[in-house]
Amino acid sequence: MLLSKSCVYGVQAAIYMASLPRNEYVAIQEIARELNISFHFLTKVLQNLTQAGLMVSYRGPNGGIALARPTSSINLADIIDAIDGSDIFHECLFGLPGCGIADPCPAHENWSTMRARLHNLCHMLTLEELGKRANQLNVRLANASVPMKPATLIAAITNSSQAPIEK
Amino acid sequence: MLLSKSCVYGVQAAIYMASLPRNEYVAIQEIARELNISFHFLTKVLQNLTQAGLMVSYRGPNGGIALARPTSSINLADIIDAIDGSDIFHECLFGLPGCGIADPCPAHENWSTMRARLHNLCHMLTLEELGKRANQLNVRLANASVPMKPATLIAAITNSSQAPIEK
DNA sequence: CAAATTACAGATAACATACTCTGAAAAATG
DNA sequence: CATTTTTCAGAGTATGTTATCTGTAATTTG
Ligand code: SF4
Ligand code: SF4
Repeated sequence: MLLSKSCVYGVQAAIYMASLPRNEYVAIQEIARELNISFHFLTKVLQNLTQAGLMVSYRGPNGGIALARPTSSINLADIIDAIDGSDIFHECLFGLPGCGIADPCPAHENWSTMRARLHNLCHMLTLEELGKRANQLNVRLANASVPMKPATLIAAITNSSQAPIEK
Repeated sequence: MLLSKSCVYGVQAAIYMASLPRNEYVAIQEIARELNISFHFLTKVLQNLTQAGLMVSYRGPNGGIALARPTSSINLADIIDAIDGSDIFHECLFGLPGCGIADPCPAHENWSTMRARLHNLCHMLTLEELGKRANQLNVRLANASVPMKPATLIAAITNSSQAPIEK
């Protein structure tokens, strides 16, 4: 698979958060439940994102994690970078170290354009856009057994008692 | 990584064989040495290719493996299919089971075109083309410590005592 | 037929990834 | 200040991939 499982979880969680009407602290427990991901494992994954400065966390009741920047300024590549590293965008089909035009493999020409296209795509896809799409009908975010955001979302909207968003 | 290590080895070996002037039995030992791959491991990998009908093998002295079809009728996708399976071409960025337009994830539109492009590319790249390119100057096939085909190739050209190519 | 050379088969070990569990530390709430 | 809720930190487990090793079957050569 192109992305590691950890990375997929991180991306799904990020899109889930971006799909919410407002940027507020969400408990990892809720995300894990909603996306059908192991809670403890997701915790570890998301720590990468907070350490990378993409998210901020807040402990205690009503705490959780929130996006550190507006959804329009976080893209797919940012998240992949933080979890899997940027190797995917630079390494080659054959995984040879020290690739380059000076010493190319037989597939270099084709692959390098492919790779660049992928990098472009992941840079273009912002959380804003992905979050919007996730809110559309018949769009699913994960292999969830439960349909996307039932009462949870409404609760989040009406619930005004939130921890301060600025660290 | 997109391809497993096994798959990379298989592709490298196939290109190496395609780069030879004639389609003749080559000892796996030679390929492993030339491409800097563990012999026993490469053996296992190449068994996938013979079982898939892409290569034929012959035991005993002067035996080895050879391409089962002309280089022009074997492409990258064939080899990837035989070793890693065709999942890469059909599975998605998020690895969700049962993907489709009816129940898409937020990245479907972008990713499905990306994926199709990749599949196309791997279908277009025949061993004939890849072998040709491998023979060009400054092109390398693997992370080899030894420069590509020194005396080995000349020996293969001049050596006329070969096992019968038809099984 | 004996010896050498090769692919084939299967067991085992080393390593990485994916996942689980336990116990802390921080913050709110009453 | 005790209790609850949350993230944080790290050990431990399970599973799969990668690599190694040992032996066997097929084939040629002399
Ligand atoms: S030459 Fe290009 S395609 Fe080949 S391994 Fe290097 S970067 Fe990748
Ligand atoms: S909807 Fe498309 S991109 Fe998303 S998981 Fe399915 S096939 Fe992949």
